[in-house]
Amino acid sequence: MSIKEAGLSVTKPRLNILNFLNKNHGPFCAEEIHNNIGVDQCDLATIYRCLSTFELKGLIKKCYFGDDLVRYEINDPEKHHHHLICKNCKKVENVGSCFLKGVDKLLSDKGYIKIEHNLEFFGICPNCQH
Amino acid sequence: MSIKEAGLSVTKPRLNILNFLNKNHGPFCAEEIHNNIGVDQCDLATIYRCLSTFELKGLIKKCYFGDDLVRYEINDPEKHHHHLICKNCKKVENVGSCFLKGVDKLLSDKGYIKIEHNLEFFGICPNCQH
DNA sequence: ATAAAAAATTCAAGTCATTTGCAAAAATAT
DNA sequence: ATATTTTTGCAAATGACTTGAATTTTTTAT
Repeated sequence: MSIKEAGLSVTKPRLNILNFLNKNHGPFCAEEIHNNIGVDQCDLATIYRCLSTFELKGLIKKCYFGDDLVRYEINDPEKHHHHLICKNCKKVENVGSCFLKGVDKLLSDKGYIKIEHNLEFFGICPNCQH
Repeated sequence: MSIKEAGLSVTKPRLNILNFLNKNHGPFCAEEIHNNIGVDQCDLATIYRCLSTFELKGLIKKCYFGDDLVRYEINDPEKHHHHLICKNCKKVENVGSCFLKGVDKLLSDKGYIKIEHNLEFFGICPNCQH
């Protein structure tokens, strides 16, 4: 989906941000995006505002890696995947959804050790469906 | 594991916190714990410090629900489970690990709708294993 | 195109969960 | 008990993120 298709005004900061996310792998936090597109290109507050707006429109999605940073990546439902993050160097690898048959085996095959995962489900419970 | 077994000094705030977590279901954030054991019982900073220490010692574990709060619950490896959080009322239900065969079905059987999950893996990658 | 209207950006100040420095108090070791 | 170590309380700091309001840019209407 493009910025215009999302019903948003097309601005330089927005083009820069989407462009950066489209070309680079791994979810990024606001500051990383800011640094990468150039801190002189726009204010950090603009990055935050653009990211919220993009997420609201479904252009990008949030990722939580268990630290105090919110990260974002392009939202492509066709390419659903999970993440494998090194606890040490924070490197991010994508993991396909085939993991359901033997999660830890798959990951240890990749050479990782001390594998953990964080899995939380979200939904609307019966009481809240009106 | 007890506070003493973890090699820590036994103090009132620590006993209060562990006691609260042992008796109540659902991960709790620092402020919830503080309110529940009584704000006059100790400083909020003490709660934060105790929780970090407990986690380091493996007495409790962190949970991330995708907001900006860190929650904790007793770490009992025998009772490994995941969480199902209502997006609306934030109610937390435990989900056993049987979910691997048909995640969404299981959850919709419980009457939930708009089910999503957040799954991230953590490990030490080959490069970081020395 | 051009002007008016709408939306986005900037900058500064404000939040809010969490952290930290340091002196005082409590717990543990001797 | 007394010394040593650890923990706590309080206040101040941090750091990611948000927000208010004036200005600039983009869009819409002419």
